Amino acid sequence: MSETRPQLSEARSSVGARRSEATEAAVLEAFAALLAEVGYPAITMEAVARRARAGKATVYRWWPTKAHIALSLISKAKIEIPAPRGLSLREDLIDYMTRVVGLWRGDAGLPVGLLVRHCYAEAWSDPELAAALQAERRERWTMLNAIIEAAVGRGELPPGTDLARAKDFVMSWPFYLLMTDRLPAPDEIARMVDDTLDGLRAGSSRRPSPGI
Amino acid sequence: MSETRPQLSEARSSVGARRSEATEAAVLEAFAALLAEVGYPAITMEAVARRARAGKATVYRWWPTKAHIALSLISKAKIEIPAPRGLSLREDLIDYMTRVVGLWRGDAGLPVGLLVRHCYAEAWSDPELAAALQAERRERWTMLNAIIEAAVGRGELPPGTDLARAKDFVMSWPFYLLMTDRLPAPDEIARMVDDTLDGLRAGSSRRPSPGI
Amino acid sequence: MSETRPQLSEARSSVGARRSEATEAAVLEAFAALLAEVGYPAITMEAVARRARAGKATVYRWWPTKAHIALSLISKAKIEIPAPRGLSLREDLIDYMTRVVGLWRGDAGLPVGLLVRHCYAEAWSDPELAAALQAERRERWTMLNAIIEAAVGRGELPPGTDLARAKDFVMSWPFYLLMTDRLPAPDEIARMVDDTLDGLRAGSSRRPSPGI
Amino acid sequence: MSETRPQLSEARSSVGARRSEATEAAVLEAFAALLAEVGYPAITMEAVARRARAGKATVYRWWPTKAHIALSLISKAKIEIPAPRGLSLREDLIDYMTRVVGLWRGDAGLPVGLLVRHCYAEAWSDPELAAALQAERRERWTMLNAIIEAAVGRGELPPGTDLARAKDFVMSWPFYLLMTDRLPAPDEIARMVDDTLDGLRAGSSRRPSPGI
DNA sequence: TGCTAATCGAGACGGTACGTCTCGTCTTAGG
DNA sequence: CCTAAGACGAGACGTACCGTCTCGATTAGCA
Repeated sequence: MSETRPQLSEARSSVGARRSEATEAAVLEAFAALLAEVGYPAITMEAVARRARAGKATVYRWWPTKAHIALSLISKAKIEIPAPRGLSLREDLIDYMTRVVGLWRGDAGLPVGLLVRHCYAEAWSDPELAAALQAERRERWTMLNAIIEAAVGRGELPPGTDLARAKDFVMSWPFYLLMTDRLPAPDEIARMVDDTLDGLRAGSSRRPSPGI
Repeated sequence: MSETRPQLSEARSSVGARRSEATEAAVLEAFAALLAEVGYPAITMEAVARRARAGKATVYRWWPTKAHIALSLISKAKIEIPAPRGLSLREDLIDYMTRVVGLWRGDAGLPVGLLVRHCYAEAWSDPELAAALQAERRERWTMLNAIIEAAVGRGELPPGTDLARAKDFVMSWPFYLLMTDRLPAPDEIARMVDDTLDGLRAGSSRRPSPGI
Repeated sequence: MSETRPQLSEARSSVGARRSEATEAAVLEAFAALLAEVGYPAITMEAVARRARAGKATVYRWWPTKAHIALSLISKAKIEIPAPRGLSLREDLIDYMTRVVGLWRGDAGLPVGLLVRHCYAEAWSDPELAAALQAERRERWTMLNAIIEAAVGRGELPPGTDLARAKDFVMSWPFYLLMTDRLPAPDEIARMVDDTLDGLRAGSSRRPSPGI
Repeated sequence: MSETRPQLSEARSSVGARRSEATEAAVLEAFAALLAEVGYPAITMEAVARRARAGKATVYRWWPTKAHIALSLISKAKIEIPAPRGLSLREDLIDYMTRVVGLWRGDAGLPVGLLVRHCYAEAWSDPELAAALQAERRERWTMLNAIIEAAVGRGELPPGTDLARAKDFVMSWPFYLLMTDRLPAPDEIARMVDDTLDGLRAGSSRRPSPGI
């Protein structure tokens, strides 16, 4: 993960050449391009290095695994999700989900959902990757936290609301839809949020789900 | 001269040897053994064939991909889940979830959840595999259908309950927990079901979730 | 070799179906066709059986090796070389060499020289094949024997001429040209024979050769 | 972003690792060992790589075919044949043939004749290999050239002797004996040369041969 | 006419080599 | 010291062929 790699602009005591930022960018770019062209499973470190005109040893030095390159891309993509506007719970959630689902679908030019799906699979047997994903989730939930706490503050949710449960509840459905390849289109986001809110507030079985 | 040989283009009647069931069993066994020993990503078709004492061509003849072998194992494991006992919705769901989660955890000797997780990841780029997984889900939901319809019949759920939404709702949380590596222990199943039921019936935010 | 295979018209004590001559012909035909299409090294027993619409077991039953099929073809081709006309030594040899070189070049529809070359190579490590080739040489030399003995009878060669050496001498050059891919065209045969005759007459009655 | 990185299409100056001479030697050694143990046809690229503890890709990088490895061995063996001593034609030829036949028989530790036989067979369908063999012949004939020209200079052969024909003539017999598995023993070399000389002297200055 | 072998086609099987590819490491030379 | 290039040992990939083995269907002499 990028957290464990030396800071790019950090003061260094050792002599010698510095890490090439141009190379790092070229590698990420090459990975994204290959992702679009051949799909995640067909991406190889070899091809990434070739495409980026980088030496294989250079790639391996900074990213031990292709999942780590994927995580670098996910991290880079994440920071482009702006904070919620603080409106009603429903509107904040629609805003938030629209952005998250859009990010997953690839609206930012990168199908982040695809990367997430593969990273979750590989994380099963790679504890370091699993920890990175948990951190990623925690970060995402920080923003959800703000949304839900604001809703509690506005009285839209009862004061004793369990934040952890609420966040799980809100995310479990989109995540399930992501994994089963049924991510909602932009005009279906509101319905997905409403379904979620039903359950979150005092849920019922009133409206139909997207179905399988 | 071959023109003088009889019936060259006639419909053939001879058939050749049949598929060996012993070999099929050996391959599935070998896959399960390797899964336990080296983990899913490290399994290779080569090693499966070697371990099963089967020819590589034989393995490829019947399973084009290691994910397909995993699916064969999942299917074989599925049929060991018995039908619900038809008690209350809560108890039926606890029964059902206990078995599903147990199956996923590997109580049947095979960590089916692990296989499911990897199959979902690979299905992203393999439509045939995706279809097989959808069929698998549909089959699992058949049993959920019975449970929910029985609950509607008993008046535990309103008559107009949308079955598809209810099933999605019930499965999304366990699935999410599976993917995020937080499958509940046997004594936590009841709580997970209660959380689900809250949302399913007219849910509120009464009880805390397992948390991250 | 065909000599080791059961005689087709031999008296049989057991009952049952007989060897299919149509199949034998189809196999030889398929081999010849593949020889022309893909070249000797690329011929496989599998392809021969497929092409002949014969079962692999049937092919293996009668020809243990593809070199044995080649030998069957060589033997079939050989019998079409007629006996010499008994003219002068020079003319008999030109006649004979024209036919042999023509046979090798493929004038009979089958590039026998190509088969011979490969059989000689494989015979290095297959004693049975080597014996068959020696028999094939001996048969060819029987005809040469007649030519040379007639020449001795007509006084064209001295009475004490060593037949074995003479035959070796006559065949070594065309064979060398075959192996080095320089088989003479029809109008160059006479010159080749003349070159041979110079040496044959000069050294003919001197010393016995190593023999066959 | 890669556009901003310097000198992408410029002529490269860095070079990468060089070919490993140790590996080349190990491969040739492994091939020779396998030749002695299992025979030429049973040698596989796989086994050569395994035996040489080399990667298969490394072997294929430098030798596209096992015949090419054989040629490397032949070439390495060739350079150990010393120049003729310039005595009489007969003695020079006996010297030369003794060495050539000895080389073929394997006196240098490697049965070169066996390799030659198989290379000639495979060269039928591999033009590149055929060219390499022709080059090998031409090199061998350079030495024969010297022997024959010296004989012409000493008056042992007529001044107009056709060198190409003479060389063909001298080599055709030993070659034939090699191919028919009757390579002469050391004490039979003189007789073989004498037989050859009979023809060589009689027909020497008559007509040009087909040439190499 | 029915029985009994032998032979046939087809093709699945356990093996194994093919030639290619990627892995992750190491070497080389330039900056 | 970092970099691009690329050779290296290792070994999996998916295909093809090896030679053996069932499978039924077919064929022909013997009962």
